[in-house]
Amino acid sequence: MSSSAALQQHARAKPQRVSIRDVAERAGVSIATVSRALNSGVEINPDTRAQVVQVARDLGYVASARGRGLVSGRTDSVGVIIGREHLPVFLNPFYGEVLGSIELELEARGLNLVLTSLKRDHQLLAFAAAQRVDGLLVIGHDLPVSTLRDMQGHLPVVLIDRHEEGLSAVTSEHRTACAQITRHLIAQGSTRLAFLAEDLGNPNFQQRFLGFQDALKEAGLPLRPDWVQEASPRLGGGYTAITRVLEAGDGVPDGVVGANDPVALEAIRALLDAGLKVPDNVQVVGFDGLPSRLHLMALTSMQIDRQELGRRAARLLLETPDTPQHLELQPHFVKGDSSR
Amino acid sequence: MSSSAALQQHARAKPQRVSIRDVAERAGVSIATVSRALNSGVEINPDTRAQVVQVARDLGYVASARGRGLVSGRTDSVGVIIGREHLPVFLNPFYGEVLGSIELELEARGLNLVLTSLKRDHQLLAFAAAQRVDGLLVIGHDLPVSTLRDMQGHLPVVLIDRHEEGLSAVTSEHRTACAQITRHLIAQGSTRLAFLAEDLGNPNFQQRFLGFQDALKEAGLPLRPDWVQEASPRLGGGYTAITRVLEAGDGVPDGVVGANDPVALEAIRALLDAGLKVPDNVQVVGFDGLPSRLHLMALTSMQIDRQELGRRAARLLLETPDTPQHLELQPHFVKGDSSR
DNA sequence: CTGTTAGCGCCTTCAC
DNA sequence: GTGAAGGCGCTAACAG
Repeated sequence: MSSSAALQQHARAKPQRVSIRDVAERAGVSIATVSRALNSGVEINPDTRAQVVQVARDLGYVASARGRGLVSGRTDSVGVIIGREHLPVFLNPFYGEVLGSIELELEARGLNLVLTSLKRDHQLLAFAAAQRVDGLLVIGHDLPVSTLRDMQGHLPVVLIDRHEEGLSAVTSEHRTACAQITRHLIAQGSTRLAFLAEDLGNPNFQQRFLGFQDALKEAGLPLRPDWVQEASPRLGGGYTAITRVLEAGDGVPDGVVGANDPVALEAIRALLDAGLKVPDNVQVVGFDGLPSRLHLMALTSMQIDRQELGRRAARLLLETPDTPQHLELQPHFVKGDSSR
Repeated sequence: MSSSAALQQHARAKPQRVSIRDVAERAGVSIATVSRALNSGVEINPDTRAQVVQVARDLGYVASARGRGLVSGRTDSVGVIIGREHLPVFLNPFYGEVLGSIELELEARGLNLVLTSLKRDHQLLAFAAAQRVDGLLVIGHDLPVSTLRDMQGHLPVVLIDRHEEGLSAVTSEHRTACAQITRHLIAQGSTRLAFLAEDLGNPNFQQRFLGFQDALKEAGLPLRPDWVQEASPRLGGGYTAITRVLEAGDGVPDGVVGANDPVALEAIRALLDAGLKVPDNVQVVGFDGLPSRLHLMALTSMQIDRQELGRRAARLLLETPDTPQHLELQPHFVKGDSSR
């Protein structure tokens, strides 16, 4: 921490902030009156109030969040934790949009947003225990349940995109949604289907995979083990994953389900590079429904309302912090140019 | 604020947090000793310390950030303000990456990140005055200089991607960089050049436009007014902008400079839709150098080191909060598939 | 080395 | 309707 010493010194060195005492003195009243006048709770002589308000404005007085927090027991801020698995967080706009809608909800209530994505378990615990925030929104899967529960011992917690017993959560439905989009591929003539997921250990992706299998089964189509590929970034993502499918020796699939949009887009790039046409030779679909303005092509996908995800989570946290609830949102089908 | 009443109640209703007094009592020492033992500053009997540390651990004690902040005068957190012009902030990964590198710097020093992008001027002032953070990092251009200066009266401020007299800033060089990439187009045979920018009023884009003109002038090429188009999202972005160029009646450009990558990519989409080939018929370049994995094509662009932008800004804030400094980073040329 | 005491800035009883 | 006083949780200065 030595290198932030300068900033800390600065804080001390700053010319005295104007405190409630300064206002009181200048207005010729007690600090209690200033507090009352400004926080407009109790009844108070309108003239006195006007006077105090005026002086406060002149002096540029704003109550210290620290002092106020100490007595109120609140911080007026909410923490948002984004799992490290999503780093760099903002390369996938998914969580960025969730974050944006959360901020909207908080700001509307005068609450501040404390963002963190790098803390380890014990740091998160300390963060929660130090009461830096009044509540916590947790996005992503890489925290142990035990840590989540421990944190909930300190303050209200709402999970986003993940569900655990006894904790509030807002999630999307994955299984039937993925079955739905797989059926679309099948209805449009695909019979040789591949499935790619960033991480097959992720419960959400597992659900999507189950949905994929449901649709295959319904249609009496085979599940080819070689055509289920992990597309983690460290393995080269969707590009390498689909390349492995092509090289598996089973021929070329005519339908690809990417467990999320980035993977599907990377796969499309690889297919095009391999001289195939999308969607003519191979149809490809994704999952998430990211905005496609800049993308390779408009993807057929299951769109998740990311705004709603953040909004509902924030409201759960703010309005019913003590009642564990689970909301599940249903994604909806969006037809793009990557399928017929 | 009525709707966040629940969360606030919750905070009060929680079972008593364990305070320094609890630890002191249980350990049979005074609260001062607990403080000393835990903050490991002064000399203290190792046994006493061990004992206190043990009790603190048993009780799950973590010093309240509020109480500590009140006496230290610090908050151990830094605010990051992202201009509203960039909303939805995270659809352009540019600022997301800056934010990521800022978080890295802060986290390494045990500082928290308070994010805000929706506050209006007076709310920002109040935020700064309430001393919710020890310093401020400001990304973007839509705040009046006066507001910035007022905020600096309360705490150290560092601007990112913008420079104002008397305030610390980390920016990128735009003019010669844009001239450089325009020269590239010209060197590769383009003579009929168009320029598209999200917002021609933005000083950074203006500098890029100047660089574009510098390069034209050097090469003795004309600047066609109709081929300089605003590509703001509300006007339909780069897609509509280049469409207006095509419809201007001056024929088809053979080179397009987008003032940032998204605009260039949108333009490429429109050009392809119009039956043109990129880069064969028209070369297109962008500016920013965003990761292109999912994009329409790998863009030739001037890459800005976004990590460095955030990192340097954070360090300026943390290490020399009282010395206004201006750092300018030089973007570097990256060849993609959108130019020859 | 450790305990006592005095605030940090504010809100909130409790008197007046 | 307003002032005085206490205390939120903690650190730091001062005794011992």
